[in-house]
Amino acid sequence: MKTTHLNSGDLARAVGVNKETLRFYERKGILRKPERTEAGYRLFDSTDVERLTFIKKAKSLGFSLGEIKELLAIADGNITCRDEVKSIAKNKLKFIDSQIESLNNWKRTLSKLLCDCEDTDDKSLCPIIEDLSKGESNDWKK
Amino acid sequence: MKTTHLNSGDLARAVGVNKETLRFYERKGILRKPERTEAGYRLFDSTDVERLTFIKKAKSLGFSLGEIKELLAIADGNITCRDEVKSIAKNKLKFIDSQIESLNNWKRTLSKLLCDCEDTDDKSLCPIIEDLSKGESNDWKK
DNA sequence: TGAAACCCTGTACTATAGTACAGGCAGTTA
DNA sequence: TAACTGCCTGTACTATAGTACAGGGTTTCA
Repeated sequence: MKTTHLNSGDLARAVGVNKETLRFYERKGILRKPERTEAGYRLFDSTDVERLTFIKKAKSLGFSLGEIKELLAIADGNITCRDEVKSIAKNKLKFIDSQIESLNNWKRTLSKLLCDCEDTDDKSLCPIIEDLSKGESNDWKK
Repeated sequence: MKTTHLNSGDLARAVGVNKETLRFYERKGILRKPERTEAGYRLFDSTDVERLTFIKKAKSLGFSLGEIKELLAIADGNITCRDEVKSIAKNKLKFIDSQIESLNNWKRTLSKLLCDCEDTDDKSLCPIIEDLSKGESNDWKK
């Protein structure tokens, strides 16, 4: 299976991103500067598809473009510094854990509030609003 | 306990936000326009503390300022439309669920990749990078 | 009474992550 | 060969969520 060349439109369509986004990533140094035809058309290949796939996946995992750039730089690098990749991944894992925890808290809270809302007979008060307004920090009081 | 008046600095400190952020929220219509002293100083009170507390909590729950504004508008409204609040909350709950799910997927993936990374002897390849580059969509190929 | 600390305003700037558009070539097809 | 689609460039604009700053008035406290 020989390498098929793709232009911006092809690549964008293949991976499911906007063409402008490709240029944006190129400007940001996240996507390499592709070769060009004589007329100046960008020529991508399968490695770019991989790279964009990587970017999309990493983004959906919650990595920022900055982090993704770091990861890619390491992946591209001559440096065999997998430790850096691992450290980024480990940090992300920690972050993901804390995110999951706080989302679960929110979920519990919201679920409970929704139940309360169903149960309340008081037409004027919404338990959700009531609850969210309750502050823990009252230290502003004299 | 009588209502103590707070100026921007007090409120910002009490709730733990930047003073500029108060002005920003006021401009956005998320925080009401507070009363003023003769000299033009803003005068907040406990309801503003509650409101800001609400905003902070809702933000940490993943609500955008737009959604928060909606929620507050309903809470302020004469309308007893708890159904709207509920619908916003329900949607958010759905969103939170999907977030948790995808974060759990990421967690599994990252954890596994970290393990692979520890196990691999191959010094040149990083399993994390390798894995993220694997694309499902190969339909760009001829 | 005067310096320090605080508040006001408007405007501009930051970061992140793109998106849109005008004006101009290039390639394809009827 | 004209029309149409697609690509190129640079620049500007979008949304979200603030943050910073200049230039000026106000309060407080020693």
